[in-house]
Amino acid sequence: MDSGRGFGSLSLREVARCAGIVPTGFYRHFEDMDALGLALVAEVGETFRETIRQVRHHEFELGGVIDASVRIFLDAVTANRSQFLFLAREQYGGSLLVRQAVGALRERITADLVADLAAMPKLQHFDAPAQNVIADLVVKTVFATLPELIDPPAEPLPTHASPEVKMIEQLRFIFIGAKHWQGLGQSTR
Amino acid sequence: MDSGRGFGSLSLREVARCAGIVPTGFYRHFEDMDALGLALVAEVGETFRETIRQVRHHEFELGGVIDASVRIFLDAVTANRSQFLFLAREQYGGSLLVRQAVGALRERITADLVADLAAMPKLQHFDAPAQNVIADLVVKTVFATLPELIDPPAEPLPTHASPEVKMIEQLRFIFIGAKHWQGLGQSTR
DNA sequence: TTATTCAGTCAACACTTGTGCACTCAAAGC
DNA sequence: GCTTTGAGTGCACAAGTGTTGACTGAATAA
Repeated sequence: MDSGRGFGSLSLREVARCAGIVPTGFYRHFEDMDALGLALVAEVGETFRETIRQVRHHEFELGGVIDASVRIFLDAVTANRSQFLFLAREQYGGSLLVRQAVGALRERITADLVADLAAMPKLQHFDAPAQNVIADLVVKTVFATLPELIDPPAEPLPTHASPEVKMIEQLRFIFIGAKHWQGLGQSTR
Repeated sequence: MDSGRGFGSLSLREVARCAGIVPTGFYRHFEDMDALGLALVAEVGETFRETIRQVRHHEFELGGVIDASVRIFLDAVTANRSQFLFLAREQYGGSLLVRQAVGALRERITADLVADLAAMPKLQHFDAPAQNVIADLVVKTVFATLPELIDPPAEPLPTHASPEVKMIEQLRFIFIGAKHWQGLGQSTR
């Protein structure tokens, strides 16, 4: 997959060859290619949630919460590049089973984030559904940024548009918006 | 692809069979499967930009700008479901060539949006790079929402979490954040 | 020591795949 | 009316595919 292929286009024989075993040996470890896919989702899901746990424990340190969180997250991504590459590529492109598994993972992460947001004093004026919408937006932003973080930078960026800086600013926009949100009656009419 | 497969896992023979012609007949129309992919990106790109043009012309009507824009966009998605299904699935999962084409399309759309944002009186206090970051966030949100709009709803949603309402609220958060943004010195520390 | 499980192998099966080549035949242009 | 083109066909090939069943040898458990 490093060379741009999707998981769904990999053949069982390719995987076996790449693992240095004979095709039939694959079945000693997984029943299916689908089973492999689910295992990979579970794996990246574990490191993802572990990363979130780290973020949660560091949130009392000095410096902006968002800045620190993004830095921890980006470190985890580069430390487990192949796992997040799989996640980025297969979140919408994978087979039905894989896609459902990724969706479930995403929902768990969103639910965790809702719990964290509910504890933030600045966001107390939201009811549960509104907090869910915010958490969904944050998770959506993070997941949608994954490909930029993983694919080679192509041409050197102008540093002020580095993934880290951009991600921080975008999350900040979201939270500033949440802080100044004034209820459903408010609109941009 | 309607049944969950990715474009990259489709064989030339499948496509030909589905089109009702013999495998070799495929070459009368496209040199490659890659060429087909690029043609599809071009197609959905055209309807995407056409939709944006519609949004731009309706922006003087009564009602919230965001509400009207989202409604027009969602109508276009359901009217051209298969095209946007391709876009949603292949934006990160496709072959290298397809992915680059989608990236280029996305950059054109972002650039157009930057031009539109620059004309909005409420966002005059941003320099060019900041406007770019906002536009990038909006486009990212729209693209990342595509799969929810296209995949079957699974279980009936609680209406207040319909894709339309959710998308409107999320875009509103972003723009409220932009309105209250006070420059790079501001942070959430 | 003996029995069992684990991870690997080999050979074979019936398919499917991409592609080259030579062919047909209706429509369009002159 | 003749010719050129566009879009389709049939045949053939070598290569790759998922999966089966029977086998081997090492590590582990009894």
